[in-house]
Amino acid sequence: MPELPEIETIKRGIVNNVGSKIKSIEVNRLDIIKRQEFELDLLYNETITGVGRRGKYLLLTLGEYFLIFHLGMSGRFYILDADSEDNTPHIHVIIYLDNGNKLIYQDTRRFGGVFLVRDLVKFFAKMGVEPLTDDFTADYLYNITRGRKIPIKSLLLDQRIIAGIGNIYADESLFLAKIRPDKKAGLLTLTEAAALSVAVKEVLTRSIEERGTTFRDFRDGYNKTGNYQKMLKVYGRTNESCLDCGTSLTRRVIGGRASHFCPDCQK
DNA sequence: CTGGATTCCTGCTTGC
DNA sequence: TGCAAGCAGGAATCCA
Repeated sequence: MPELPEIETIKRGIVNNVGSKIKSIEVNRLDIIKRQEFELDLLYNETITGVGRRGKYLLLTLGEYFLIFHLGMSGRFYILDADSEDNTPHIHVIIYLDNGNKLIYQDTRRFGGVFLVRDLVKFFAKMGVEPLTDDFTADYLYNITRGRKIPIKSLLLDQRIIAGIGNIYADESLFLAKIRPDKKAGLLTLTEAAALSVAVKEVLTRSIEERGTTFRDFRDGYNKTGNYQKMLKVYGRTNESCLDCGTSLTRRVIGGRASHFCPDCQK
């Protein structure tokens, strides 16, 4: 499940293609384009002026145009030599560059999509704060949780509030902050909100350092796995021992999502 | 407005 | 052994 650290890892892996021009774009499935504010042909011969990330979205900037990718839960985005053969199933978009590379967008389950955007501000208008910026503070988290009855985990996953956290990092952050995922958001104290905001930053930062988590599907820009799965303390460790206290870890569906936590450490 | 359920999709895992 | 059912989940959408 590509979340913020995985998209950031991909972004860093493809940044060396900035400055090259798009020769052509091959779209194998039209319905993978979820939004189209301009014709794809307009990008031919345009230069990639930047690569970026907002939440879980990967951005290619081409002057005034933006080519945006969301990887859903099984999507991949990687670089190959333009003339190399790639028979991977479910390749939906191939971007041929004038530097001899091609960029591949592949997504088995097609929960992701491609967005051809001109009005970037409007496109991201409803997106929440970036958790690794100074906008994401204890006060912000505390204030936004007031009066909310949903589980704190559901709130962490709400992209309109915080951008980029998915199921894995929500569970890991809550464990680090010693807060149960099913605790009502409105019941968090300021101290807990502070611990959680710090924990989110810590977990995401460490994962980026480890080039993301490969639970099953994730690959970086060079189709290599990440390493953070080795550091996971609760996610996917149902019935294994808590690394802090030894108690058997619990798995429970919260807000429709499989959730993992320590029933002793997390209050 | 809030919160919960539903839907999309494919492939791996589970159980009979 | 083989096959069908179960499960996974980001985010839009719908409904109460």
